[in-house]
Amino acid sequence: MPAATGFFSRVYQTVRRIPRGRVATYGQVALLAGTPRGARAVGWALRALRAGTAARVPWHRVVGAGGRLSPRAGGGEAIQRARLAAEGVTFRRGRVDLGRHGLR
DNA sequence: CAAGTGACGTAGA
DNA sequence: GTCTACGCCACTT
Repeated sequence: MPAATGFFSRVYQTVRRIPRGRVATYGQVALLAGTPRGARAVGWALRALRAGTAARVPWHRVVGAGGRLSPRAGGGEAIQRARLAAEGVTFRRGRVDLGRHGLR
């Protein structure tokens, strides 16, 4: 099992402080985590969560650029969309309305 | 140490 | 607006 390095922990902490009903993009999380161009690395960290990490992180609040959901395996996209909708996040034609819920 | 992989981002067609 | 190509980072083998 991959040990959560400082980078991963940083990403988790960043995602965890995202308020309910609001979403952040991978690039935004990467920037706050300390890696402006590490959007991909952020996805790696969140992917590790689903693998078995016990850290409860609202990964569903992390979306791609423009509020787009990533087409990851398992069809979790629908789960993420449903969870966000349950928190009051509005969608527009499949994209999260970052203008209303984006971290800005 | 080098190569491969992946829940991304931006730019170009 | 959509798709494709390249670059970015970190982790695994």
